[in-house]
Amino acid sequence: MRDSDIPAIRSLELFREMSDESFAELVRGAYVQNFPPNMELIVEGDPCDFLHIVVDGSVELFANWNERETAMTILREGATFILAAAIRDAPNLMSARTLERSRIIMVPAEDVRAVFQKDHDFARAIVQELAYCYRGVIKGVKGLKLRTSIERLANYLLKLQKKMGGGDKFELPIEKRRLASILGMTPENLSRAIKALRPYGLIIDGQFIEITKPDDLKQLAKPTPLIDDPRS
Amino acid sequence: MRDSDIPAIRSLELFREMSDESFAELVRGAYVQNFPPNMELIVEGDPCDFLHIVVDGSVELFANWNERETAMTILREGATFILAAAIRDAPNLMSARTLERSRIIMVPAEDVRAVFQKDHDFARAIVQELAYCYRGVIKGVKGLKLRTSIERLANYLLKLQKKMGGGDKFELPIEKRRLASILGMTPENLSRAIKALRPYGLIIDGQFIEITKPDDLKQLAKPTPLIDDPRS
DNA sequence: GTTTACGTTTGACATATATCAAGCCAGGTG
DNA sequence: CACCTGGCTTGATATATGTCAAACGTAAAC
Repeated sequence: MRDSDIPAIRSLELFREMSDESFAELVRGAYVQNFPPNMELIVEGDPCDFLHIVVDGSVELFANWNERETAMTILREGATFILAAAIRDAPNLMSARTLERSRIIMVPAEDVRAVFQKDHDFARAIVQELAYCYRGVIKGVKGLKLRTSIERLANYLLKLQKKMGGGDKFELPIEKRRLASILGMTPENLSRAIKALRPYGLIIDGQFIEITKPDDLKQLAKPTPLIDDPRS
Repeated sequence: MRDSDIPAIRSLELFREMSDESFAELVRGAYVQNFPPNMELIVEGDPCDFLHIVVDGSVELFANWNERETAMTILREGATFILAAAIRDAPNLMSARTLERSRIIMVPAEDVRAVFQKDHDFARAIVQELAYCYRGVIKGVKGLKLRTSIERLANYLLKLQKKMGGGDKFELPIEKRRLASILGMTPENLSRAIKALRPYGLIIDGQFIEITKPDDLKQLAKPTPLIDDPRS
């Protein structure tokens, strides 16, 4: 692993509080790899050998059943996966693939478990991270079960707008077919949902998004921190 | 709290490994209460003041948005909620109500956080519990996004059959309208889904369930440990 | 520059699921 | 025992969402 990668990892919430000694132990066995786009990093059902950290690029977590596939989430710089499986030494519940050229750190799950047993600050950081992830998934389920696909789209866009700085105009960071899958619909339906939001001041041309009537869109989306605030 | 309640709690995975001292500290501030059926214990959005433990009875976790409501899960003896909110000192994402007369232990969230900081065995147990819960929710999302409501019902019944000992005949432990909500459908639709499974050897009369052609049902349900095995 | 591949959009249609209204049934209550 | 309540079921209908096929556009590949 490049020395230049180390400070970035060390500054992640998960590794910030742990002792230098424990951190060194994790880094020792870890390695970094550059992957091309569309590379399968993990297959669901396989044992979890590594904790992965996205240094650069983006990774899609997805799942299959009975010839069907769905995207679970998309991860970017600083995100870790798959922590829960690594900790429990359990099979992966999701597969992972790169979406673009990505730089990934892989820490042997065994090392993670060993350091987790020894370093109590690390254990505490893992608790915070897991609780955070858990709450994220719960919010996702609430969105899926309580909202229609148009409402999910509207809320996704408002969330994205905030993340992108809050301006009227911003760009969609992922392909529409993946967004559709994340939101639990087909690409065709996403197209129609976008059209359905035109009266609410939504203009989408390719990857370019403009929200001309944010209040109207919000009135339809009814965002709530209990579903839509990633922090909290 | 009754002394007779203590051994049962102590034997839960979450509290089994911690020091006597830490356990005593948790128990000191905790109290037990008996609640009538249909009592709201927690309202979503409220700050999380207590970690709850179900000693006896059953509790439904549910969520609301925009006049709609959905059941998230149903908890029984030995289950804890809401751990993630207590640990992060964050607002509850779900509401909770008793379904029957229930006995609940309430541990002040502050005490949980304090002991969690001090007792490393407790922190480790919390990690295991959170990772377990996280994986449970992920399985739920996979079911929701990858399966039709009939498939979800079929898998629920097979899982229930296993839990009830594996015989052809067993009883539904919850009301159908709640099951419908858990599975993400309306009560009317659950009725129709049950009828749709008759050709697969499913007989349901009131709370009584009989599976006469388990192989046929399994062929439709296609259960997989990566969605349907609560352990793993 | 042309070609090709692939994601997107559109329309027509099929299916899944929700809604509404009515009737049914069982369990609890007077 | 009869009554009532609330959950369950059923049928008719509406809506949401998925499927299939074709056309379109754009960006990478030759």
